[in-house]
Amino acid sequence: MPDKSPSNSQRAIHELRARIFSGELAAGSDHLESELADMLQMSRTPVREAVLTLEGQGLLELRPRKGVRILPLSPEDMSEIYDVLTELESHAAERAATARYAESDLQALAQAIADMEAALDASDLEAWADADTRFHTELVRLGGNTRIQSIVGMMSDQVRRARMTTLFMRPVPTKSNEDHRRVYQAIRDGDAVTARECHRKHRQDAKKILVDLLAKLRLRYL
Amino acid sequence: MPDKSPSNSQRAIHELRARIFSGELAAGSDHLESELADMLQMSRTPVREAVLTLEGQGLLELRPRKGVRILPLSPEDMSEIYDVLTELESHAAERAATARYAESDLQALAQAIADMEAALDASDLEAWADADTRFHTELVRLGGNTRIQSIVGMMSDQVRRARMTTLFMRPVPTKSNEDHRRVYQAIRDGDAVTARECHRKHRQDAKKILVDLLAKLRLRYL
DNA sequence: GCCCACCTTAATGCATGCATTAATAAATGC
DNA sequence: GCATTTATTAATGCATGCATTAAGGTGGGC
Repeated sequence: MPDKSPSNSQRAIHELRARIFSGELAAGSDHLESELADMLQMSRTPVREAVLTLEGQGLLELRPRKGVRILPLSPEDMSEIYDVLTELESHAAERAATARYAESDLQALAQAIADMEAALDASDLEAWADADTRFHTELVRLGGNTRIQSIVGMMSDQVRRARMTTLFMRPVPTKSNEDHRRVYQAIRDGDAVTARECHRKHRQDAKKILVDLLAKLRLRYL
Repeated sequence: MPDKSPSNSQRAIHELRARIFSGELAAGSDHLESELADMLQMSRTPVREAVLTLEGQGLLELRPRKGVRILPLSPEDMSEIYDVLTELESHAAERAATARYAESDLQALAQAIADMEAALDASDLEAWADADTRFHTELVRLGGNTRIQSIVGMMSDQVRRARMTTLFMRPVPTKSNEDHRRVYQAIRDGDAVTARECHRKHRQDAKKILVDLLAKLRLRYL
């Protein structure tokens, strides 16, 4: 038997995450435990456990008697999250450079960059976003700090919806690709300071673009 | 009726945290859910919920069939955590400086510094550690990023035991106080770069002292 | 007409019990 | 004696049911 069934509790976590990301569970909406339990065809117990876990991940909020609220993201939230990402990812970039990886270890990073460029040429923003995510994930992995990996993962999850919604409203991320390449080179060359500072600036730019966009569109919640 | 009883689940969280910090639940030890339930005089359900939450905070680990394991800290863990604290706290320091707080808003910070100095004069390390914690907490609060506050809180919790054990093995933290004062002044003067860099160096030094100490003592787990 | 107390409703927090299944011990074959 | 299978044990994952209690509605007092 190939796949042993995961526990209902695990399934609940994954299903709920997926539905939050897809927007099926809309930001700001409230849901009773029993409603979610019906939806997932299981009892309230594993749902409660999943909800507890996801609350810890910052994706939703338990409001006793009012139901589970899917957390919306304000521009301030976005700003906070991008600041965390900026600091932790640039640290990871610095460490990745210090580690003097062999070029073969940077394969995944290079591939992500290549994919992003190809996606831009093909004007495929979805593919670009996917490759961009891979780049950042891989960068953080190369940084070697498991706590940073998990924090960055959590923060990225929190902005995931907003990222997708704004993807098509943003200017084409040409500059982004140059940034990535510079960071890659610095890491390959073992230039920790450049890797750190380049990535830092890259993330700060990304934050500014996003925050300005939200301001211009008067988007208060996503 | 003054205090409405908190839920058992909340109580379980607090009790377990307290017992983990105190060492009553020793690092590396395993405990059955039923054992914890007996200990806290409640059923397994709220204990399970608490355990799920604390797992999310990185204080323990659920190992199905093997019990709940109180996570020990390796020197590598300490190193990871201090790196996260370094990055996020120095960002907070930078922001606190940028915010141009009135001197009255920096009262708590100044008080913490004064308390640390008094504690050092009185050779009261416990009091020093307490004031040091207050300084860092307040600094992060002034930074104004709620996510950084909660992440720093989690990371600080994770090193809490180790911090206490090593407190009396470390050289007297005289230099620390100078650092704190410099950071305070930079914040008061609105010098964001200095605030950031000073605090950064401060944390890096703290990390080095701790990691070196652990290496010297050949401590593998705390 | 407004405010407060009471009541109704139903969502949650939690205890309980059971089926499942991993871990260990026992037993069998080689 | 060792390896492999089988049996035993017991911890967990989960469903269920109930007591509690908050939220909102209702009615009465002023």
